[in-house]
Amino acid sequence: MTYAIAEAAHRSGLSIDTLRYYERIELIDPPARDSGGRRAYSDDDLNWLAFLTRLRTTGMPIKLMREYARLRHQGVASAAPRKRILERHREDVLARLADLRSCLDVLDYKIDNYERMCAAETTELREATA
Amino acid sequence: MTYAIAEAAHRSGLSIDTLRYYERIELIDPPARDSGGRRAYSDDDLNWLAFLTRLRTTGMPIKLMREYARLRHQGVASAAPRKRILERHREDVLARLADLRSCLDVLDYKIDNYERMCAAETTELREATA
DNA sequence: AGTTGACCTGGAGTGCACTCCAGCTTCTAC
DNA sequence: GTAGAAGCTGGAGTGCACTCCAGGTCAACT
Repeated sequence: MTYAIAEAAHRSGLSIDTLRYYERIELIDPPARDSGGRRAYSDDDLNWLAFLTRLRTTGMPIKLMREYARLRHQGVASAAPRKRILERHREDVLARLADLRSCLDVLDYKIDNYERMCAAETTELREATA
Repeated sequence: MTYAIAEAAHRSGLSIDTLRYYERIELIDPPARDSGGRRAYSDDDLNWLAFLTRLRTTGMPIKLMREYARLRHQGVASAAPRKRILERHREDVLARLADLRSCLDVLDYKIDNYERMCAAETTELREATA
């Protein structure tokens, strides 16, 4: 099964331009081409894209993704360094999760304050117009 | 208590340049100045900076922070719209937390795979050299 | 009085991750 | 056989959030 670029974009959640951009910067391998010279993405291509978008979602910079992609080409021999990249990245993600959660607490606290402020105001208003 | 810009930078975790930048774009009010025309940040200034950095950590774009800062100047009257901004942002943060967690699962899965790959390789090596 | 270091201003430059564009080709449908 | 949609290329442009710089001021120490 192969997919035209529009379909690949749709399935990966990336834009057509971004797919071509990722190819240019060697984040993905040039996909096969159909008889008319158009890109024909394979399921493997899409799987790799899906993984890349996860890395992106977790905030991995493109440079590091490229490094990872480069290692992938070396096959099994590069399993160890690839693992190291993912492990380090995992730590980053965990740290960010913790940060996010603690900021969320502050946000909740603030919202709660506004809640009370608005409630107080409403009460005042009711009393004033009573 | 007031703080020179270097101290304010240190305490807020922002760079000196970023502090001046935030002032230029009206994210923070111009702090007081000492006799020599140098910025003298107050505790209030630092508290506001601390909150801004939380918003930043949670990925709020500067534009929205500016909007929030603008509303703040209108005092109590703007409590409701400010609350709305924080509530919407809270939803964003929750969504990102969920995304991050699900991506983390994929990451864990991949790392686990590499774990097995490396273990298998080691075993092979041991067998080959035995 | 002179040197050093922190700070000042306005403006230019940077890095990242796309995003858009002009001008061209190729398939599909009528 | 022609119109329109989808895709192609190389290169330029965008938005965001800083970051850096030149050239100057000010205060404190020696």
